[in-house]
Amino acid sequence: MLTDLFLKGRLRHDLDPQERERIDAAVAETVVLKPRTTLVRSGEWLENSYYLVSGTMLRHIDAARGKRQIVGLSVVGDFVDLHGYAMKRIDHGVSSLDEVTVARVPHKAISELVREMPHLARVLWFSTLLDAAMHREWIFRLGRLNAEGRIAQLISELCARLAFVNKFDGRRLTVPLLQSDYAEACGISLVHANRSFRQLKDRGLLDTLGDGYIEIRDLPALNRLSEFKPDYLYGDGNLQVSALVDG
Amino acid sequence: MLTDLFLKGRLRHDLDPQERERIDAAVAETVVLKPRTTLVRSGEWLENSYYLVSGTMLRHIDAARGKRQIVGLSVVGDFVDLHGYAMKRIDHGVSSLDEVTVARVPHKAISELVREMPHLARVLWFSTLLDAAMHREWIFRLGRLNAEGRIAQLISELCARLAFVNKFDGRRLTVPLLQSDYAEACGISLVHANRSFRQLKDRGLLDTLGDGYIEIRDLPALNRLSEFKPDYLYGDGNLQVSALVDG
DNA sequence: CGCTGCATTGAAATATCTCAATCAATGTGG
DNA sequence: CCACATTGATTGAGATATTTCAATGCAGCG
Repeated sequence: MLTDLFLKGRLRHDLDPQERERIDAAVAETVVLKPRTTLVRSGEWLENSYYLVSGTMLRHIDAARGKRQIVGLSVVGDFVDLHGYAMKRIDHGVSSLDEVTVARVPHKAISELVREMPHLARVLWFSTLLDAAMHREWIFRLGRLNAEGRIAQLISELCARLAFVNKFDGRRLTVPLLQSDYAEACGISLVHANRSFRQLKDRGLLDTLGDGYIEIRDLPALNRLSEFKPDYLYGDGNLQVSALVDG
Repeated sequence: MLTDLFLKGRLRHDLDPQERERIDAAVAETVVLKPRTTLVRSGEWLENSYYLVSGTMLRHIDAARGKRQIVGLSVVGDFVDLHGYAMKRIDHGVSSLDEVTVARVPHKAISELVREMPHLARVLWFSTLLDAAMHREWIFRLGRLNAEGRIAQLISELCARLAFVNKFDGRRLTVPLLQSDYAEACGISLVHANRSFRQLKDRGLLDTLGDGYIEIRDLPALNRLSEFKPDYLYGDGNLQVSALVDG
């Protein structure tokens, strides 16, 4: 089913079968994007939102003089631009990292879903709140950690999120983020990112395998170094959407 | 009316009179907090959310060794911890900056509101999406601007948001953010914040008046320096909640 | 007067950036 | 198979930005 992983990284329990069917039915088509392809451009008026069926996407703010800041990652199961449904315009671009498959869901269809299924409406709201919480982690990372810690935290977050959708085996990070991507996500230069990776390697926390792949050698140490708490945001079960249902 | 400015900085049109009445009725009590007082602590289980009737509040992540990162500001009219309604726990603390008045709204009451008034539910969702968009601006600021630019952008954002709730006269910023607050929000040291303020003064962009008050001398230049676009996020009218209603 | 909180300054230590190369792996055309 | 271009990773060295530590200034206030 297309929606097997729908919001899986964001809910702490499964959706109702009827809800899943409705969501599946709301998909107008699926689209395959080549790596490094832009799906949504900043400022565009939107009539669809896209659900990520496979692959990884980057969300980024582009600025003057080629400067680019990555503001978030989307993994399998995420609705990559759901906020575009409510905002109609989006303040940043969304691009594929590797080859991705996305499911197009027209806003009209979402409107029907949320009108007819209040519980699902809340689930969708909830999933956008998780984005905001992750953004706050990023703000913390950029404001308070040095280059090494920032990279460590990004890796920690990725491991936690991928583990949640069963895409992490505990060793190899299957997300081909290049060092230049880490640099753009962590607010540091490419050269400095490279040197920070060297430090992390020298400490025995990870190995780089080339082409953006990484082997994790000591995840707890990475979490510690980056003050990352894989706690209630990234799924130890405390955070239940059900809380929201009876709230 | 307590809700005169309810979400005013976040909506681009007024609420329906009936909606306002319901919101007003949902307020259990109002509470006055002294400056620098914590309203909500990170990790607490919540049964209420608070609407900010007057004053300014800080949202912050506290970390090891006294490190603190301010992750957002709340101004009059904002629902400071609405996401706590859906998440039940909050990933950061919320504290008053100056003396503030907040209106306590029990989550039970919010549940009724959103059940009975779907339009209002969407408005509330929308307002949390604006938080996320502002967070992304902060990520950009911390990742891509130097100390001077970061301070300039924070000031630019404040001016735009305060102007939107008619709390900015174009000259004096009435928010008593200390230089140490700017430092904690911009991810720089206090000393460096001070030096950056000196540069901004020397360029003729602003004056400091002591105790956290600032006189704006050249807002367009501040916007330019910080690549701040007071565009659709901060209220040029393009961003309509109405888009969300008929969507 | 002597606090206390905030702003300011100097000087040395670090972190990070920029520029400019080099290297290794891979793919492509002849 | 070789020559060459391309992409991503790596390194060195000097320039800049930022932090840290330690003082000082300055105002309000009991």
